[in-house]
Amino acid sequence: MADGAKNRAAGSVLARVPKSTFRVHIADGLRAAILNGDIQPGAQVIETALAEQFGVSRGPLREAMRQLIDEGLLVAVPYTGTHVVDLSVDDVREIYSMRVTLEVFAFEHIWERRDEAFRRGLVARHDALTACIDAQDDAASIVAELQLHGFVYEATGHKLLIRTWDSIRGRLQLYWAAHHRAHGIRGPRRDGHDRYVEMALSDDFDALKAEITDHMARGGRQTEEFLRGREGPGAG
Amino acid sequence: MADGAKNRAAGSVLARVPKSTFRVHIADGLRAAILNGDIQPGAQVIETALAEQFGVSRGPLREAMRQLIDEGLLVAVPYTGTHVVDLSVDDVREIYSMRVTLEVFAFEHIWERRDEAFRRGLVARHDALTACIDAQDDAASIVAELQLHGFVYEATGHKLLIRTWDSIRGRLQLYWAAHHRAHGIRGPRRDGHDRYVEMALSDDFDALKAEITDHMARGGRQTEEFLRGREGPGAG
DNA sequence: CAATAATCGATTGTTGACAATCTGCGCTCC
DNA sequence: GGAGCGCAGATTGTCAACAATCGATTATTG
Repeated sequence: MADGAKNRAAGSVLARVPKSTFRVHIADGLRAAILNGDIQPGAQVIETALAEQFGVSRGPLREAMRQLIDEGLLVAVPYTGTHVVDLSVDDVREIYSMRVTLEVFAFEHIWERRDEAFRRGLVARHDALTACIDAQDDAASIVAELQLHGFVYEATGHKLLIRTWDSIRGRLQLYWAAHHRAHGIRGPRRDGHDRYVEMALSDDFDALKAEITDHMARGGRQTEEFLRGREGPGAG
Repeated sequence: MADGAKNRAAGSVLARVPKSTFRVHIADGLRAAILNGDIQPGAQVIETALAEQFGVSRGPLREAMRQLIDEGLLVAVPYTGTHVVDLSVDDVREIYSMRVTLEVFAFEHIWERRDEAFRRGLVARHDALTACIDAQDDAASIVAELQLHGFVYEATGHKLLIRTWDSIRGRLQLYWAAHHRAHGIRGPRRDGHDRYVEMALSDDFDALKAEITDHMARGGRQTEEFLRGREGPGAG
């Protein structure tokens, strides 16, 4: 999306933000509410109720909901209702298998262009994640881990890849948040990312590839253990 | 103009699919108009004009346009206007590079499960494509080629992968259609797909991988030759 | 004549009301 | 007492009017 075309509002952070439209603001708020667990997976989302809560009419709210449907966070049935997606075991397995492919693809793109800025950026985000884990701040660690991986995608400059990652990230975050609420501790273990970053900065691409595959496999195993009990909510 | 909603209640019984809503119908029609070239890349798309043309109000039309924006066919600037995307050289290069990754991933998934139904389906679609090429029906060959590749994605049963392919397919078709209108002959050469299908049914995965990479590289070269002259429309 | 401010047309963003459809519940009828 | 029918409530789909914003054109001023 071309949002940086004209950037003249450099310093004016006044009450009025003319470029902003209700749709994006509401989409952000609703997305946050879902990912935060205020609206739990499977729960129904009613337009009229939300519209009143947000203080807008149904028009912009509908468009925001459409966007979240496209992001895979909501699912709607015409004339009937809209619900927060409840991911099944297969859904999460798909997410993790896709992540292996996308992330290896990302590193293929930047492998020869891993300059000092990239290395520093990656280490900085790894340090931030480690700090969150050590502080046992699960909510923050979710965001930190997404930012670590997101940094890799951004570094490629591959707009289509970044767009694809965006479409997956929401669902991944939805699952992590649910996992966190159910288990208390989520689970990005420190040593796992230590190895990941080490390989990402090494000169052995095959080793990194193996590490990514293993990294996702571990995440996938956690997933299945977690979701087994609830047995096929059948989202999508 | 406003009688669209009232006409549907009359007469015909069986033909009506109750689940259908204006949004999807309009999205289909508008998408077809864009991919068909009735609305050319770079052209502005005005809500009020289209709404009248489709015989609906701006509400459903807006939602259909939002969907096409998400599919990457339109790009909108708040309060200003919406235009058909005009792909740049980099955009198309990204599409082709992404296709290599996704399609290899797809074959990884189905490699051990290529049963007789898959083989027959693939050959059937290849025959259909070949027929279109021999008949020099470029428009049909575009659809046929998309169906050939789409069949592979569908065979995986990987919903997330299929969804990702869907998000790319529209832009790919947009480019192919523009290429076709400009060059007359588009370019899915027969021998290229012969090799592709042969490898897809073989037992040599690495050979298929190489063929896919080469297949896309050829498409990419055509692209650059075609788009070079127009120099950076800078869509996105 | 050049630079800046005011204005106007065009387009999208937003709203509240109305219509169509689905789902669940009670009712009749056998 | 069970099966089918019809009604009512709830929810989404659709519409036409109104408001906000942008881009360009024109008027103004030094």
